[in-house]
This record gives sequence, C-alpha cells and structure tokens, in this order.
Amino acid sequence: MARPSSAAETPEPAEEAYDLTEQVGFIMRQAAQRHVSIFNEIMGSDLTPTQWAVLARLYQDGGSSQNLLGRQTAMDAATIKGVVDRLLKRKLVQTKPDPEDGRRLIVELSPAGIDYTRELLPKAETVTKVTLAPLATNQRATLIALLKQLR
Amino acid sequence: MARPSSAAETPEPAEEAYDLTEQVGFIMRQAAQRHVSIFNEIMGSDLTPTQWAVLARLYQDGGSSQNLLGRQTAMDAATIKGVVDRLLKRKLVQTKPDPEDGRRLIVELSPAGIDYTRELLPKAETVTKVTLAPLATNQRATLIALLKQLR
DNA sequence: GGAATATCGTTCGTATACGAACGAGGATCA
DNA sequence: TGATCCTCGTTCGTATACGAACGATATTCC
Repeated sequence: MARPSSAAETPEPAEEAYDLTEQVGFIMRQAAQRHVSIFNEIMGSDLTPTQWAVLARLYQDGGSSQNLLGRQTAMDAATIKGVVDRLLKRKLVQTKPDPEDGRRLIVELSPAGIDYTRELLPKAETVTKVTLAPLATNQRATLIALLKQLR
Repeated sequence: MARPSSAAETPEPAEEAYDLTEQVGFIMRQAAQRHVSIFNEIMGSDLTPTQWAVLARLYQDGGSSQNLLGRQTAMDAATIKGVVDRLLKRKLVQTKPDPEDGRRLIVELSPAGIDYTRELLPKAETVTKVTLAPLATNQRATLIALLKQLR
C-alpha cells in the first residue's frame, strides 16, 4: 500500500503553516492590551501606564535626570520628555537643573505628586492582581520569570 | 521577650513594598519592546508589526470587512483604518464595497501584496524564533499558554 | 411599515513609541 | 590646551492605540 513517490512531493512531515494567532508577538500584544484596559478601569482614565511608571519610579527612588528616568521606566529620550511635560502641566512633578552637570534636568515628585502617588499605590497593586487573576499562583511567578528573560 | 504591642504597629508580616520593576505590566511592556525591536531588525523598517498582522491575516483567510479585520488583528476601528490606509497607499491591499452590506468595506491583498507577504513569511517565522531564543523549548510553549490566558 | 437598536466606517483629539537630527555641555586623552 | 567623542535634552515626522462622536446603513421587534 505504499504511496507512489514523485519528485514534486516534499518529504518533510507536516511543515507548520504560519499562523498569526500563534506568534508570541501577536499574543503578547493582546495580553498587553488587556492589561492596559484593566489599568484604565482601576486607575481611572486620567493617568496612563507610562505616567504611572514615572510616578512610581520617582516615589521609590527619588528624583533623577530626565534621560535616566526614561531608562528606568523603559522609554527613550523623546518619549520620556512628553510624559514628563504632561506630568509637569498637572504639577505632579517638578524639575530643576543639575548643579553638577549643565546638561541634566532633574525630575522629582512635587509634594502633590507624592500624595497622589501614595494614594494610588493600592490601586496599582490591584491592577497587577486583576491582570494575573486568570493564572494560578505558581503560574504567575513562572510567567514573570519567562517574560523577564525576553527583555 | 515579647515585643510591647502598640496600636500604631501593623501586625502583618513583611508588607510587600510596591516595586515597579516587578509588576507584570511593566515587564510585559519591556518584553514587547524587545520583540518589536527584533521585528524591525529582521523585517526591515518599512513594515510595522501591525501592518504585518494585517497582511498575514489576509494571506491566511482572504479578504474581510475592515472592522472584522481589525478584530482579527486586535485593533479597534480607528486604528485599523489608519493601517489599511497606509497599506493602500503602498498598493499592498485593495478595497471594494460589500455587495451584500452597504456599510461594509471589503479589504483584500492585491496581487503585489500576495507576493510581498509570501516573501516575508520566512522572515516572520524568524522573528518569532529570535524573540523566543532565550527560552528553552518547553518554556516557549509555557509562555505562550500563559499569555493566552491573560487576553 | 416603522421605531428602536446595532453595526460600519470615518474623523478628531490625546498619548505613547521611536528613529533621526541638532546644539549645548562634559569627559577623555594626546 | 584643544580636538574628539559621548551624553543630555529637544524637536520633527511617522505610526500605533483608543475613547468619543458622527452619519449611513442593517437588523430587530412591535
């Protein structure tokens, strides 16, 4: 019962067809969208994830130069500038020149920004909890460990 | 040797401080950034991940209405319009009214778009491979399974 | 048939995201 | 000291991303 073989046949067993919906990038984009949606629901639409990243970073470690702040929050120089500008407009952060380096602009939380950030911290923790809610406890640590390896 | 208890003390053991760099959202954003960077290196800067998503989806399943296409590629109506417009300008897709529904605009690959997509398929597979390269084989399946649960 | 409702595509405004280019300031080293 | 190189902040242009509102068309239901 052997099949007749022909030169045109490809001998490879089941060459996987490209399926967009199975690619990491596509799935990760969807997961990120869901996360942002949860963020907006819980934190309110007046603060974005990147803006929160800046506030949280400044709250944790105090002020730093604008470019360094960008590196710490995973934004390039152009992006962090826009974010800082918008936080400045809302007076949640304040800036001053670095006395030790004329190129640098030090960004730090304003007193109002400190209060604002402190009040939002519990909500931020909830965002993470809700995002990870579909996973079992041990799966959450696994996911985070795997994602860290992809950075 | 019991500690004197006071009303101000919190009895909880080791309240976890909020650390931005340990939150899924932040880590996922970094992983996504790395992925896009790999995508741009391999696919060339003349095509974005979302544009590729549209081409790949149309290549797999043929034309569909613009809004449906957006849902299939995880973009809202406003976003998919911009993406389709830019692909139209490059003549990689073409549109026509749906004869069965006067509201719908059918989007499909142009002949040039079919060729273009077919040529890029191997590179798209490479993008996924390179993105997942830091992980062991079994970890890759785990990561994808976990991300799918977060959508 | 006709009214309420839903979907489709479009437009506007705002916010990331990032490559590229630029001038000003700082560091290195001959 | 001076030339070279690097870093910092800024600006421009392009591309997602999405809420909100709008008119046009379909569908549903009475």
